[in-house]
Amino acid sequence: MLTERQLLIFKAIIDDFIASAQPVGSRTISEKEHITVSAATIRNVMAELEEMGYLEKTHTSSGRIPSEKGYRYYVDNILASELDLYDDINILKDILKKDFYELEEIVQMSAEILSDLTNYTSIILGPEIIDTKLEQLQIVTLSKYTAVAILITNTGHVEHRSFTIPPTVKMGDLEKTVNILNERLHGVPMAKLPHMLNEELISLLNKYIENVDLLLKYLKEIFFQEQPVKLYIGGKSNILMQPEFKDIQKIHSFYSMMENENEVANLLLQHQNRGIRVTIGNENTVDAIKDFSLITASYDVDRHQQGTIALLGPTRMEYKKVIRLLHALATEMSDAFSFWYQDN
Amino acid sequence: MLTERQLLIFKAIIDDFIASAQPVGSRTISEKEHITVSAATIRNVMAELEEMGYLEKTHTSSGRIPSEKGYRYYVDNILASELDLYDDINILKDILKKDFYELEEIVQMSAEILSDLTNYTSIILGPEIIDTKLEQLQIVTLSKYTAVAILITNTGHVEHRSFTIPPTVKMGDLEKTVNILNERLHGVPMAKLPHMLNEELISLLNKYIENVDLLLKYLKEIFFQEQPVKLYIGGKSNILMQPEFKDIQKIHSFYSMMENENEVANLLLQHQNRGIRVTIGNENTVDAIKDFSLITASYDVDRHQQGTIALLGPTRMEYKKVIRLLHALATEMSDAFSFWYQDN
DNA sequence: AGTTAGCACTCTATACTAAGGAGTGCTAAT
DNA sequence: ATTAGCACTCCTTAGTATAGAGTGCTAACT
Repeated sequence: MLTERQLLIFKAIIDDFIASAQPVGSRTISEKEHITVSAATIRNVMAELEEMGYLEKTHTSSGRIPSEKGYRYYVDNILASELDLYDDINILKDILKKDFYELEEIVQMSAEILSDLTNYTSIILGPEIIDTKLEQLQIVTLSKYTAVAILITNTGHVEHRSFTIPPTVKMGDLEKTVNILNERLHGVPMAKLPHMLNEELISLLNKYIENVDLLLKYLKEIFFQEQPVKLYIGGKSNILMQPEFKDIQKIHSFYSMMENENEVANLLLQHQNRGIRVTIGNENTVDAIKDFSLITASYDVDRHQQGTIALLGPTRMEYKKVIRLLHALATEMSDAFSFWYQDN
Repeated sequence: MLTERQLLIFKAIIDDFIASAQPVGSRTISEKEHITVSAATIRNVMAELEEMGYLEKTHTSSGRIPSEKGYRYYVDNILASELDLYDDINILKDILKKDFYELEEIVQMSAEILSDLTNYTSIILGPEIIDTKLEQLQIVTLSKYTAVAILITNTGHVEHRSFTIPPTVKMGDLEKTVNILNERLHGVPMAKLPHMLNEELISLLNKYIENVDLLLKYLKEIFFQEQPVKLYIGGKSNILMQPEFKDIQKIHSFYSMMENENEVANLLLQHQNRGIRVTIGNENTVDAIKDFSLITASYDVDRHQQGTIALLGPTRMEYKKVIRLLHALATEMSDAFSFWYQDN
């Protein structure tokens, strides 16, 4: 447990380093208005804090910088009590209030706002579609050889895919197939569709339609391939403005990672459904961001859908501001979405 | 006009510098197998080439590097005669042969292949939709309050948008509106839709439907907002592997530019419909890429649709390889698309 | 007994110098 | 016309000196 004075000085050091990115000396701290003790006293306190593992030196006679343990303590014990999460943040409210935007668009926009407001890199994982159901299936023919298949879910999500019509399939068969499928599959959870198609519907379709196999093969390829997770990233270049990232090697590995959507998505999925989480430096499992801190927050779409928003920045991060912001945004997003899904 | 020997040495210098990114000395060149003259002779030739503006020195006693004028000469006068554009490149063929991919997917994939094959950054501008027509308009209601509107064009492009149903609009009105619109607007060029809606159809719709204004307002907002240009970028982080880009400042301005889709799109649009174009260093109008070379090639979808593919790399670029590759890809893409649109 | 001033000490950052090497341009010999 | 030889230029690297920021410790002060 830290004494009052240790706490005061520790906070002053963290704040200064977050702002300046430079090791903080005893002199600097002693000159702050709310600090009354002398530099020598501060040096003693600093030595104590270092002993406890909350501070580090870059070399024997340098100023101090917070260690990862220090940030962890700061986030867990100091911030927690200071944060009033039910605060202002009106910009977000205004933006999310428009009512005819589509889910994806709100998410996209939020990512950009978030990175603009913080100068860190924002990542938003679109809601995982856990319990959506098929609303309607359509095939629109465009010419003798081409058609576009459209799938609509009860959440308003639309998937579409152009394809070439196999020459053995007759026009009428397309319509019949779609009619039968809609009749039987309306309201069926997306996850069950492949099974339904493969097992129960094949024989039924065969009764009415010739060459159903080829057509089904196409439909399956079209709809039931792995759905990519929707990922929105904002302000990737913001990290280049942080003075600690001037090593091309590190920048390269950061950008390489960010180009790999799966890896980024997995990073966030680890924190799905766990409120606000702060992961500092080496606590991150991915090498490319072991010099970064990652703050994640989950938002709800309805009981069954959840997404994650996150900010990625230096370990020297404005934790207080960022946590407040993420909390506010997650809340707003949950609110904005709840309307959409209130009676599905 | 260059003499035979000047040409031989100039080519050797270009090739060496493209490979090494280091100033090239007379010694290095004289040691190459196909060069028989001595280093001293090469020094004389180098002085001549520098006099003509094709080479530069980084300092008085350094080796030579090609100037931008040098690259320009190389591309215009040397490469042109050496390129056999109707070459191999089978990887592309295989990938583009699958027949049920959608246009956008082919484009996306091409961008990735391109950057992988070259280690430069690839940019592809999706085909500009110049002459597409409305195929079908649909509104699918999801609940009492929400619906999704879907627009399908004759090219297989699908736009969709969820919206909230204005409380004053009756369910039946939605259907009637869609029916009337489909009847009247099928086959109408997309560009004419706003005009048609505003002028000719308002009175017709008013006859049948109450509160048509509000509904139309929504539909217009949904469909006729500026269509974003589709842009696909691959291998952004590749530029970090080039030794000449180690200045954080430049990297930052590069990445900032790449995050601005409009700016990137404009860059490519300048070269729309102009075959293969090479823009070297300061020839680029955009400051952020004045240290880069940009190679663009246009591909055709049909008589009315055209897109652009491009590669962005250091002025020290493997021009020969890149030009061949872009040409081959543009040709393959044109071929792959022609089928889709053969009878629209 | 806690706090602070003073001071020796450490380490970094910066500027300066020296040596080595790659490469040029010129001259004279082939 | 070509090339060997050589003086000269400039970059790079390593080494050295200096100023400055900051620490830890000791002794004096409240």
